[in-house]
Amino acid sequence: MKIGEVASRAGVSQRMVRHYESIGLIPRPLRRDSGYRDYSDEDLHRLRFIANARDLGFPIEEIRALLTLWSDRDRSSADVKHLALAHIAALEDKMRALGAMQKTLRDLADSCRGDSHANCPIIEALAGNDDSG
Amino acid sequence: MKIGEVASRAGVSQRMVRHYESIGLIPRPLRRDSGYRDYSDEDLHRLRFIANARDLGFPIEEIRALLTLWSDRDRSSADVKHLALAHIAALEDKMRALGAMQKTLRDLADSCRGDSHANCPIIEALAGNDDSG
DNA sequence: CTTGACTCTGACATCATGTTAAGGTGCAAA
DNA sequence: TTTGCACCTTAACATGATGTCAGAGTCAAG
Repeated sequence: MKIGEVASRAGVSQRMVRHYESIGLIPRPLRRDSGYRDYSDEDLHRLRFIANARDLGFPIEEIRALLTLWSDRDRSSADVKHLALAHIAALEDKMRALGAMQKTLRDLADSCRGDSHANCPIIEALAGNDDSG
Repeated sequence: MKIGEVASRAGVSQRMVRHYESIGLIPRPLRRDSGYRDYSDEDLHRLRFIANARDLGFPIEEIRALLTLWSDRDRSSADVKHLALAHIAALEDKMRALGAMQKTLRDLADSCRGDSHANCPIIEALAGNDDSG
């Protein structure tokens, strides 16, 4: 199948199919006489795997590792779980960071009247005019 | 003061000081005969404002808007609060997305024994072998 | 044959930041 | 004075994942 079909069936853009090829995440497909890429069902399966991992937020290099584990019959489930747990921890770190930002800003917003007057604790906090205490 | 001092005092890298200048977030500073940039206390204050906003996760264009509001005596606190609330909502959207990923992956990891055997629900889910039901 | 949908490559843009290279400046010690 | 080090300059390339655009070639249907 051509790139448009494999891309839509895998749920990724044609741009990303070519990109994954360029960074070696998927093998270079056969080419027709026209030069068009020609994909197999196995290529499609591999792209879907990548799309699923990407949807779970795995970065490219971890997806590369997961693909290796996928095709490695000798790997243990512990190897996979280890990668997954590390990614869960990374997700939690990001959530904590965002949560801290959100809480700080929420507190500032709560203390701002948000009316027609100019006085605004949010701007003052950003400017470093520490009003605490 | 020179760029090294203003940068360390504002808590940003020299690289970012030059970058903020190049995108018009801070004014072009005076230059010494040597060509060195020469910053005022006001420049430092502005950089600190930017650093604070950045620490709260505001993207550059929102920081640009906040800087405008900061120097606008006629703006209402409602204008500032509106921007802050929009950013809080954006942060919450990101947290929700990360939380969904984390939950999915957590469930998969919980169902994976993580031992020396090859069988692994995590890899199977990524490969699209739907085990639900 | 024309038209339109598809494909090709290559390049530029995003966002915030780091790094590196090659060179100029300035100050202090030898 | 010369040497040396810390600092500054610009410019360019890199990240990660993706979009978009331009200019050209392919193909199938009308």
